[in-house]
Order: sequence, then C-alpha cells, then structure tokens
Amino acid sequence: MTEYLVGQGLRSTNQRDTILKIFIEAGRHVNAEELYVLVKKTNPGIGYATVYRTLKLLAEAGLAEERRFDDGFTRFEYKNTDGHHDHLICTRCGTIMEFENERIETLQRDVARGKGFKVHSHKLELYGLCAGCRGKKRK
Amino acid sequence: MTEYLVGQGLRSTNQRDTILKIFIEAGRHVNAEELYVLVKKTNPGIGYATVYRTLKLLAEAGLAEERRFDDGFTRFEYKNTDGHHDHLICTRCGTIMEFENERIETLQRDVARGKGFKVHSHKLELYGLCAGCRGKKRK
DNA sequence: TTCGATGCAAAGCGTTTGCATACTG
DNA sequence: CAGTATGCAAACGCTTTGCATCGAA
Repeated sequence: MTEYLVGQGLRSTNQRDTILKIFIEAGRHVNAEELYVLVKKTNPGIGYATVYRTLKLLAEAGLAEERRFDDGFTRFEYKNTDGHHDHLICTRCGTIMEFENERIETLQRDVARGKGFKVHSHKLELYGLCAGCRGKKRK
Repeated sequence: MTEYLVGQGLRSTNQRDTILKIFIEAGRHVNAEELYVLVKKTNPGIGYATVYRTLKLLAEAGLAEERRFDDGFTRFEYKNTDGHHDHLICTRCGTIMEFENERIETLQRDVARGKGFKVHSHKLELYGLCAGCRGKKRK
C-alpha cells in the first residue's frame, strides 16, 4: 500500500500508513470520525486534520471514494478493483448494503440520451428497511 | 397558498406569504441562499433565519421537498401534484433536469426485494454533460 | 538540509437556535 | 391579550486551513 503513495508522488509517513491500513480494515463506508476513533487506538497522536487530509488524498489518488448519503456527513469507501455499485440503506439501523444492476444502468443511459445528456457518473440510493428491521417493526 | 398554511395549522404572516410566493415562482431546485436573495428584493427586511425556517416548515407541510445533491448544500423543490421524479445534473453548467422512469423504479424494487429490503424512497441522480455543454466541449 | 506532512487550534461553511421584540389570531 | 413568528447574532456540526514544528528524502 505504501507503493501506491510513492507511485502517486506522495510521501510515505507513519500516519498515512496507519490511516490507510485501518481504513482498509475498517470495511466500507466509514466516515472521518469513525476512522479517527479507530486510528487513535493504534496511534493516539494522530490528529483529526491528518485523517481528513489523508482521506482526501486517497480520494484524489483513486483509492477511496467519497460519498454523501442523507445523514449529513461524508463517508469514504475503499475502492479496490470492483466496479461501480449502488446502495441500499436501512433508515432504521443504518446498515448499508451494496448492489449492482446492469439493466438499471442501461436504462439510465437510455433516459439520459433521450434528454441529450452524456452521463459520467450516477448515484442511486434506495432508502428503506432491511430484513432485520422489518421483522422488529412488525412485533 | 395562504390556505395551505392555515390548513396546516400554521400562522399566515407577511414573510411566509412572500417566501412561499417567491419560492413557487423561482422554479425548482432553489437553495436557501438563492431564495433569500430573491426574497430580499421584495422584502428587504426578511432575515436568513426566516427563510430557513419557512423552508423547513414547507417541507414538513409537504409543500416542498428537501434534496441534497453533490454540491454541498440543500436545495428545495416545490412539490405540486406531480409524482416522484429523479434528476439529471450537468456538472459543467449546473442545469438540473427531471425525469421519471417506471421501469427503473420497478427494477429497483426487484433488487431491494432480493436483498430483503422494503424500499420507502430512493434517490437517483445522473451526473454528466447536458446537450449544450457537450457542444461547447467539442469546440 | 529542504520542503512536504503533521498537530493544534482557529476559521469556514451552510444551517440552526436563543432571545427579546413584533405581530397574528 | 396570549402566544407564535421574526430578526439578529451567536452557536452549531462537519470539514478545512494557517502556522509553527517535525520528519522523510
């Protein structure tokens, strides 16, 4: 992972290595604060700003993707080789699931073409209740 | 329009009438600041807070819909009787177009069902270049 | 040794809120 | 008259930035 940094012309530092490592381990959709807390456990000296700066850096380097859902703050997602995907978000427990559907994407392109648009990216979020929360609700 | 307010159990004031009227005239997807500037022209005494409060009120009353695109701030859309729709956003000039596609919605429900989700709402935004900007780009 | 990276705290941004005053019902 | 709505400015929550110091190359 350090190679990525160097390859991008960035300096490799202890903090960056730690943050990147923990970011990847943390799984998907961490926000800056969650990551900050995790990182602190390993290296309590790291500051908030460094987490933000590193995250932004990773996003620019193409290693992370910045996403804003409707909960107000920005979450980051580690971007490995998988392609694009969209999200299903449980409005009760906050669970975020991913999905991918080629037919939807094709239809999107069709719609856009019909309006003269050339689509570069898109964002599809489905908000609702996950299986677990639907059960709870019923009781 | 005042009737809406009264009907919702809200007090009708000069400020609210002005804001609502201008909000509706403004067309879609205004953000609070744009509306504030417009409202100031008619009634310079109105404060920022009142615009925000009224917008929030309208959203609660079901007359406006709050939307967060990727430009950082919340935009509001007047909600008349039309049903749900999604957005095409030009990343160059900021134009926002609307569309609606039943097939996409059906597919969304299918995907969600497959993951055990019950979808309540969704958000689909296509980012790209509009017809005009595609032309400019080529030159 | 140089210059980017860091940590801290302060600033920034859009948005919300507390409070005394103004106005609706 | 009672109590909500307003305007102002201060507070807010998340994110960014300025600056002196630290550390990688």
